[in-house]
Amino acid sequence: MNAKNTSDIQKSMQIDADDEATSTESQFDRATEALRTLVLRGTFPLDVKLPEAKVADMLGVSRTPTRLAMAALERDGLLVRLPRRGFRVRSFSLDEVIEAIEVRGELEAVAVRVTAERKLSAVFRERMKACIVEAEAILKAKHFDAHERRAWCAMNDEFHTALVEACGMRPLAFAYRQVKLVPLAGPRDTIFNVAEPELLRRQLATAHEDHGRILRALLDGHATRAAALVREHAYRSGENKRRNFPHIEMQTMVMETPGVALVRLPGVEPEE
Amino acid sequence: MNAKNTSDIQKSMQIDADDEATSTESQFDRATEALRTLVLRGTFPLDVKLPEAKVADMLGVSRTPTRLAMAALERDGLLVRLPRRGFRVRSFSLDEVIEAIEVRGELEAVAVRVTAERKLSAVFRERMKACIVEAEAILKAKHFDAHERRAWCAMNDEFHTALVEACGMRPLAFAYRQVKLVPLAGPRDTIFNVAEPELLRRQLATAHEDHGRILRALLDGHATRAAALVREHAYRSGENKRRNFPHIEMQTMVMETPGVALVRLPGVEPEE
DNA sequence: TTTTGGTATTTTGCATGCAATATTAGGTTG
DNA sequence: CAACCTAATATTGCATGCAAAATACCAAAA
Repeated sequence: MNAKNTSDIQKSMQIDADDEATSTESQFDRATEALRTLVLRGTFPLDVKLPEAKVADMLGVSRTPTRLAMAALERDGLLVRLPRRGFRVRSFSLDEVIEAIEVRGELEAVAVRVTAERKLSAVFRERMKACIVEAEAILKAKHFDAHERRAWCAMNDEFHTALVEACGMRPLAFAYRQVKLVPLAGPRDTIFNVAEPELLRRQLATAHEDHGRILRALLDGHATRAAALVREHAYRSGENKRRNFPHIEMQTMVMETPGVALVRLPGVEPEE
Repeated sequence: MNAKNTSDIQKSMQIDADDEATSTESQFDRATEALRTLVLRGTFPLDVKLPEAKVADMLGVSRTPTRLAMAALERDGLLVRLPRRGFRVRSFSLDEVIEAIEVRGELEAVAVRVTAERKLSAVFRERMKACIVEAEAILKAKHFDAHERRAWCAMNDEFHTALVEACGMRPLAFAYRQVKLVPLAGPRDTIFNVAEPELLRRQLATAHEDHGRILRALLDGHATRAAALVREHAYRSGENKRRNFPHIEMQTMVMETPGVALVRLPGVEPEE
């Protein structure tokens, strides 16, 4: 049964990402990521109890690593623990998502201010430049198909991650990672409003311009300007999220943008 | 054995704080907090492997809740997981502590800006006023003995917590809680430089004044000023930490200010 | 029909045993 | 005496069994 379990999980992991160097990974690690993916994709009903035996079964591991995984996701804020009754999946309001993006922007702003006041190291400069080049390539495409969308998300995440890591403040990076755990709040969670192609293109183009300006401000050592640009960039991102979120074609987007499934439509409140 | 275990843990918990309403608490909860206390007090050597059987024995529970607790503390950043070799206690540089305080200050600054732009609710206004009254009482004392120090830490934590909670942004409060987990970085972790009484009094008096000014700026709706005051308050706190940290009389302070034991003296690096 | 009480079933939380891996000790050889 | 290999030991990670608590079920009474 052990063999079967392992293959089950590995299969489910292969669906979404990297399965390299699994030798150091424990069942717990795999179970955590597998469960995270399931939760973010909306596999479970929101705000109702999530029986741990069912999850263990689904993941194909025993209850021990499952419990570990659920505890981990609780600390990520995705699950809520009910004292003696297990866990439930937490839902998020769109407002909360946007607040998270605002906080994320503030942290990024601190990072760029600090970086600009010192000096941007060559490594990070190159990482960010590469992102900008990549973005230009993506924007040249006629349509934003799944491939382009995926590339954009990866590029955006990389740019913002570099932005934060460049300042070298461990506690800042730590907090940043936490804030990104709110569904849809990370730079990877772009919502592509395919219903309005010209709006979509404008949004992406603006973001691309922002990136360029931010990098230049960094290189010029304009700390305050860079911070302001980053704040505005985040604000725009929040606006876009509010605008684009209701227009999602669920079927496509739920698979493509993990976390969409956890966000309630405006006005809808959780029962309890 | 079960009865013995429980009493062991409860005893160790009683040392430091509240043991009310334990009925909903699990072994895991108690184990986590007990272990956190042990770690922060420097019970274990830094940066070397921490065998889980030893810990389980110490906490008086079996390895299952111990493992849960260690995983929890890993996510708090206090422990580091070595792939197939368990956990080790992480040490922190003083610089990292100060960076964490800076980030904390930035988050508080966002909170007060948002709060001031809206309006400070009566509940929080009263909470903060109460802190200020309390601080005045403490500052009247001739000496800052254990009792006063304890009261000051509680007051300070309460004030800063109220500051952040007042803005009502869940993701912000979440990030804030994370940053506070860095040893010595929280508002509760004041270091009292008893070797220099007049310096100590000046530091506390200044902090008290800061609090008053911050509250007034909030009430007046001066968002930018309030944010600036909070930033400066945090900066001062970092400065004080750097100044006071080397002067600690370890024996007293390690017990009184949890986390001191995890911070390396400037210049000392972890082996590995 | 709704409420109450009591029982059966499910589920959680924990301790433990076992297999796989890592660590240490001891001994052998260059 | 150091380097290396091998055997013994300790430790981790996981599955599982069991007791306690929570939940569901159902019947009887208001």
